[in-house]
Amino acid sequence: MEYVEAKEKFISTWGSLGTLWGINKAMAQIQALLFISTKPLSMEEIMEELKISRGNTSMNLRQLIDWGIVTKVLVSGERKEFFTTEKDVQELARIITKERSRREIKPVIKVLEEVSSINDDGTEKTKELIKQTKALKELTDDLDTLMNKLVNQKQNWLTKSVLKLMK
Amino acid sequence: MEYVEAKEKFISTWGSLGTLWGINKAMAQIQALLFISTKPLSMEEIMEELKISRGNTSMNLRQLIDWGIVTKVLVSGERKEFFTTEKDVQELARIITKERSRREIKPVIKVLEEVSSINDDGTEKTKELIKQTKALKELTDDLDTLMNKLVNQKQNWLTKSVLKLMK
DNA sequence: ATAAACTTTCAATAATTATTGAAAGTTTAA
DNA sequence: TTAAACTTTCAATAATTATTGAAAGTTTAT
Repeated sequence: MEYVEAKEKFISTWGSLGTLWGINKAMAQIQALLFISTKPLSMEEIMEELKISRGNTSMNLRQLIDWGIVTKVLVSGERKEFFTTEKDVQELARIITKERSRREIKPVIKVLEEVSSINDDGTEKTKELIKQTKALKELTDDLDTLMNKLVNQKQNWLTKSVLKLMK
Repeated sequence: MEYVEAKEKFISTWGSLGTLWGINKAMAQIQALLFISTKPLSMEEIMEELKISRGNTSMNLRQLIDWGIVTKVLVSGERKEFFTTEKDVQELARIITKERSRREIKPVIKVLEEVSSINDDGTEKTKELIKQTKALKELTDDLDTLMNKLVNQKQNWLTKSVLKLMK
């Protein structure tokens, strides 16, 4: 396998992984492309490489910027905008974990709290609903806390944590 | 909020969460319904409660069984089949983590390995592709290992792990 | 062996989600 | 100011994914 094939394989794999995880294909592919690029790319270059429209590129770049994964960079002497992604995988994992927690996990915890704190009318089904949603709430909360803890230990948090847990 | 409202809120929240994570709505809702049910349910009852068709119920139950989250149970004196889901949240998390690792993470690691081990022709872009996909491969591998470690510590692994990491 | 009770399959259709492209909007240089 | 260079917006359309329902398949009781 040589460069072009490897590059395409990486971009398309990353794209379908995104789809599987509720991130849209174009968004994941743009990030993948920037991730292996040696320099910031313009919208034109991204469109060209991925064969997607200007509108699509613009919208998905905006989302990536919203997530804090991609940033605009100014290239001196150039009028148009250029984009790069965070290149450090640990930092990338940090950003994604935090954003997912904020956008997805926290709201679910809130609903689980509401549901699990309804009035106990003494019936079996109400007791079961309360018990199970409470258990789910606690698990979700613990996992969220764990992930945030992991991710907030700077430098090599992952390796350190793995080692810690292996003891 | 009383029982029926709370139940519906739980089921629909769980359903949309599923969608967000690449699991389809009906599948997530069936699991949610079984999760708070005090007894195994028949296909008829599931269809009725969630207002979905027989075909849809059948297909999604099969998928849940494939995942190992739902099991058929025989109710004596009854001809039709009944279904329950794993009721213990920690066990549920174990099953889901293992299956996601097997179905999603491992195949990605394989691709990243292939891509990162292409021949280094000395060009900057090849070096970058190798470097970045290797870093991603290592991160993914570490995360996968960590999750599997976490999940394989029986009893209260999560709480224990959180406490360990807080030190 | 037959028929009733039940489940699965799958082509057709509906619902959802992503993508395009051209018009409108913005910024910069002269 | 104006016009060229660029980006954003969004209605229309395409692509994908989920759902239905009826026919085919299976199991069990008699």
